Amino acid sequence: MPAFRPVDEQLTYLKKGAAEIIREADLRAKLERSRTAGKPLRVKLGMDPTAPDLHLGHTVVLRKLKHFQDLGHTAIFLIGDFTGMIGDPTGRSATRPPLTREQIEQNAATYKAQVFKILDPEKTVVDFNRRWFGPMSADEFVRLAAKYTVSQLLEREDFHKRFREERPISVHELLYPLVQGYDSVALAADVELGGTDQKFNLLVGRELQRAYGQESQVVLTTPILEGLDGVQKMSKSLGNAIGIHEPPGEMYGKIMSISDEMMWRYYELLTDVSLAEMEKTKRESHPMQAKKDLAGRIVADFHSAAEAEKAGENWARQFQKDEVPDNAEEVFIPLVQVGHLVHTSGGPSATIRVDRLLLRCGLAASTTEAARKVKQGSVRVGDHVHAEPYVSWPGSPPARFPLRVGKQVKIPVVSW
RNA sequence: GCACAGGUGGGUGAGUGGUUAAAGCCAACAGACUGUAAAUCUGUCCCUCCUAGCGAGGUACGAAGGUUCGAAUCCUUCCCUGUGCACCA
Repeated sequence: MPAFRPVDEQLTYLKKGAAEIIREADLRAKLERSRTAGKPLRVKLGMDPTAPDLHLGHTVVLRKLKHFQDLGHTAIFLIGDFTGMIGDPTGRSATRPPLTREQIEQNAATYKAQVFKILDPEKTVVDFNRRWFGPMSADEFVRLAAKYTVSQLLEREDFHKRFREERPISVHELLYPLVQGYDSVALAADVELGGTDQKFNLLVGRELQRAYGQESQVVLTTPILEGLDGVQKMSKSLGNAIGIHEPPGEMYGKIMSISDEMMWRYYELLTDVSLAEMEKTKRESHPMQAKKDLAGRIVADFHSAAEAEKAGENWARQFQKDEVPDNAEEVFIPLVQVGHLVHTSGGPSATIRVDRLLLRCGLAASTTEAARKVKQGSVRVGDHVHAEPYVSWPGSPPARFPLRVGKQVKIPVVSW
């Protein structure tokens, strides 16, 4: 039987990075009861297997689930394999095309792997809502639908708006919140987590539990994380996301590029550092050191402490000392693609076009853009700014040297 | 279905026959400054080629045709978006 920490302590830990708790008094009561009975709370987090790749924004709520897990409660990760076929209408002004069975199964598999970078796989209960919706009979489903009214559903902003504007709302979309809410009934959830955009659906769970004679779950919402620009929500399609599969160096560098202001937001939502510790860091550390620590922590979470340290060293070498990091990517290119061989009195010498080289190394999107960068003097070959269109390599093949545009470094290896 | 208003480069949005690859703003990229960043200032921001130049060529203003020496700008058809009306007996 696990020994639970004092309720106030638990609450402090859980409240960090939470947007809203409905209702906090209920949560306290549940925690107290669980502690005296020695019985963990059942904490549910549901995710639709829609996007196969998670980014740090998705991990905010996962981390909150982990916090419950840290405190000895039961973390239930629910994969909405049934709900995925409906398509969550949240934030959508138009009907979302439902996923196929195959897509859902594929995504569900990758989800599990990614989610366990944060959650403890030993202690996490993974469930699928097809388990209860699959065998559910039609009349049972109709009885579920009878527990809620159309006008209750239409209170939801996006439905309301679409209804008012006479745009289509398919009946199955209307059903979505009911289905999600019923999951809480089926799991007898004590607490359900979700982003602030999920608030409506989460609240439906409370109502349905009551309708089915259960005690209502506590709803805990987490904020939507801003992306690298610090303004818009983190999203892959906006190009401001940090994916949890990104290599350590990329991840570290992206975190270092956020503003000092955003850094504290990331501390709050992406680490387990307590608010008290954060305040101390804020007062006592140089912002840059604090940001390095943040980047190190996050990289360590998704890779390892050793890789985090290495990423930190390479980052410092590349961005602070302006040196070539030892993990700079090598790009192998045959000479015919970027230049040609010239015969001089001193022997053969390779003449390489810098613009083509930049393009092939991924340092420019087109040769035109590459040529502009050369003219602007932002291209460095070795340690020197190189503003000529060609670079010659008098030595023997392969031609190998660091090529830089701004802070980016690649090592082309041209052979013939 | 009818009527009106629109569809311009990553976004917004000027331009209504001729120095227009197309203003301004935002984003993005690079340079300076710095503590990685932010802020600020400067430059760049369709593609291809080379002799690398205020160079040459090619694409581009929803799509396809047409008028004209010349069109993003005028005409025709089509597609799409918004608004109003009608339909929904």
